[in-house]
Amino acid sequence: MLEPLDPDMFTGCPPPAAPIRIGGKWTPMIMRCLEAGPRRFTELQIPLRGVTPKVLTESLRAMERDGLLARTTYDEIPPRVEYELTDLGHSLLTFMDAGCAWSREHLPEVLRARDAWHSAAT
Amino acid sequence: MLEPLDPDMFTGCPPPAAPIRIGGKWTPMIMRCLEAGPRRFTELQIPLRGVTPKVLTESLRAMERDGLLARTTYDEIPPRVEYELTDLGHSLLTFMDAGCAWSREHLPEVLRARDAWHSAAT
DNA sequence: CGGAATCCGATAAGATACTG
DNA sequence: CAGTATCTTATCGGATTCCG
Repeated sequence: MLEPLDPDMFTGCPPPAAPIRIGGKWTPMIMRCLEAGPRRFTELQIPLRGVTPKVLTESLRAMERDGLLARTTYDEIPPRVEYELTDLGHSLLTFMDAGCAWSREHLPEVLRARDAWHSAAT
Repeated sequence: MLEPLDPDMFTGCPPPAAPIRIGGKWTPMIMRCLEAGPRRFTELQIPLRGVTPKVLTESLRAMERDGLLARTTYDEIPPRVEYELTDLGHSLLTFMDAGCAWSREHLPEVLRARDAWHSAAT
């Protein structure tokens, strides 16, 4: 069985301060959540604190449309739906890792530049 | 002297169909324009077909604020202003190359997935 | 449980016209 | 030449409520 997702897994990385974006606001976090295996809708809502069902659905549908993940429904009661990264999704996740590496290395410099800019705007 | 920019350098890559974004809509193209050296405002407007001065200014200011490029003004008549990538900007450009590589390799698959999705939505 | 429907505010981008 | 100013539009993300 898969480990449950850490509710705080994204508390350290708020909506991208970095000038790099992959898909919408929640796409990168969703990909990270699916890294280890398939997850359910409500399971994703936990670490994605505050995401509304509407927005989560939109994000998941867009990713499904682009072939980044697969949606599987099980006809049970209560209903169960699982989302899983495709090979394409995994390849994008690998690229995303490079983006995370860039951010770890250079984001402080970006933030310093912004600070300097604001102070210059006295 | 620097070669002039090819007016058609972006005709093959319209606003990112790929689920990867760096900065705003024009940021990646601006970075590519500055790859070989400093460029002037009107020089940038050529390959960035249709960008309005307002939007181009906003994009350049945002990039300057983030430390991605440097703006240099020369007090001449007529006025001259040059934009040039910083080291930070060049590092981001390197990362962008990885994104271009991903797109070249996987974008067809994304587009196929979208087609399949649309046909499924009959 | 896994959504759908509706409404709303913020932001991004563009059109147009004018200026030091 | 290198912008600024003003206005309008489109898209995104969110709040709220309800349903099979």
